[in-house]
Amino acid sequence: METGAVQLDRRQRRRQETIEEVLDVAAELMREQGVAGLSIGEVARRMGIRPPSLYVYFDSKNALYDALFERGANLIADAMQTFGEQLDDTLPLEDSLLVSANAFIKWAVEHPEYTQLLFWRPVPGFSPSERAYAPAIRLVELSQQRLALLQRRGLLRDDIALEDIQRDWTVITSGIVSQQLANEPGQPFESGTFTSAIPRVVAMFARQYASTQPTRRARHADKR
Amino acid sequence: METGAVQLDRRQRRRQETIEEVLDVAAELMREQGVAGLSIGEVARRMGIRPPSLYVYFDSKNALYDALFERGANLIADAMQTFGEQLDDTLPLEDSLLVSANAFIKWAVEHPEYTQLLFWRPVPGFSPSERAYAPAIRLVELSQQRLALLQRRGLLRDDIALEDIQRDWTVITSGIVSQQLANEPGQPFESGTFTSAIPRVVAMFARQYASTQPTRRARHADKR
DNA sequence: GTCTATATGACGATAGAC
DNA sequence: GTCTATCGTCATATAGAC
Repeated sequence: METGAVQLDRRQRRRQETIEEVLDVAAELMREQGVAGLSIGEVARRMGIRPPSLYVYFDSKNALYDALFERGANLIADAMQTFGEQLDDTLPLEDSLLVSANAFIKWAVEHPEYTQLLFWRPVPGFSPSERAYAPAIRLVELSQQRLALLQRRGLLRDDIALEDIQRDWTVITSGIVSQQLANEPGQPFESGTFTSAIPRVVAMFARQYASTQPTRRARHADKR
Repeated sequence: METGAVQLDRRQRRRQETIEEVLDVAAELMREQGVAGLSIGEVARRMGIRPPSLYVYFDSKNALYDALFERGANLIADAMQTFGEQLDDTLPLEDSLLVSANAFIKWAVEHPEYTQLLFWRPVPGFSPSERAYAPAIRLVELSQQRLALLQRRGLLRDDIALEDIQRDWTVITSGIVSQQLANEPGQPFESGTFTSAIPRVVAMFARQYASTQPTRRARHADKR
């Protein structure tokens, strides 16, 4: 019994390691060839095995895309969560928005293989499963919570629905990402034409949605 | 001689008609299956011919993508040029920007097959040729000319480089398009979650880049 | 349980007959 | 200009060795 359980653990661990290696190689391939350029045969070739062996770990190519989608969503959600926890909660509005935008866009531009899979629709016939989509929802909620906090601190206007503010924030950040990746692929975050526009665009957003109310210290919420 | 020339004309016209039919069917396929779902075999099947016959008109699948890129860029550039010529040149800044944004985004959302090919990078290994790219440059210049006109009319700030203003304008419009197409594909322009944000986002842009100088002649609005 | 060997059918592409 | 025949590669499926 004991031995059986240990062997099962070992086997499962070994299996999980192989799965991670497949995902590593697949992500590398998507980075080199573009998301739609992923090929089961090439993954197997680089791993030194035969293509059919991959079907032990993934039922289909779309199942592999699904696992990559889930992994990418978890990676960026984790990155943004860690970033949020380290964030100085006393920063003024524009500074706070600027560091958030920089963190998200930098990750997105430096991981184009996941960004394209997560935020564009490059693979015909592939839709993420509910399971794979869950961490993507977590990412949206994280962004919402950060904006809600700014609203509670009295820095963001509260006469406009948080939902609308978040939508505009998403439009701006994803607009920079998509322009940068489509027009200057491979260009580093620090020197991109569109990533360089982040401060200007964030200033525009901050100016529009900054609270016009004088900020009282430790303000909770009071409508005019 | 005369007969030869006439026959050549007729042959060339016939050839051009076939090419247009191939492009029509290919665009239809990209709309149904996604840009990367285009298949030479399926195009031939729908045209009632054999796949190798298509190679008379296009050297490769990427040559077909190239012709589709050129066609799409010409379609949207023509649409925006016609729109610009009909535009009322006395409109105030925000109105002028709003109708421009609506025209561009409406076209983009209603032609996702061309938009994806033109503004994303969904096809591994495909880059548009110089010839195919030329009308895309014309589109950028059109947008630049419209913003320059607004600047000359004294409506847009002239203390910021036109280039930077245009970059931010591109980020905003393409951000709406990419979010709308990626998150709600198939949703009509009129009822999209992100297309509905156009007035708010354009207002944000107009507020940031409106000239602070009082306009001398035929002034429409005055600040605070 | 995990792999190899092998097969199927679709794809893009080419050569050559008519 | 269109066809048939054919090639190599792809995703995918199954049979069976260890």
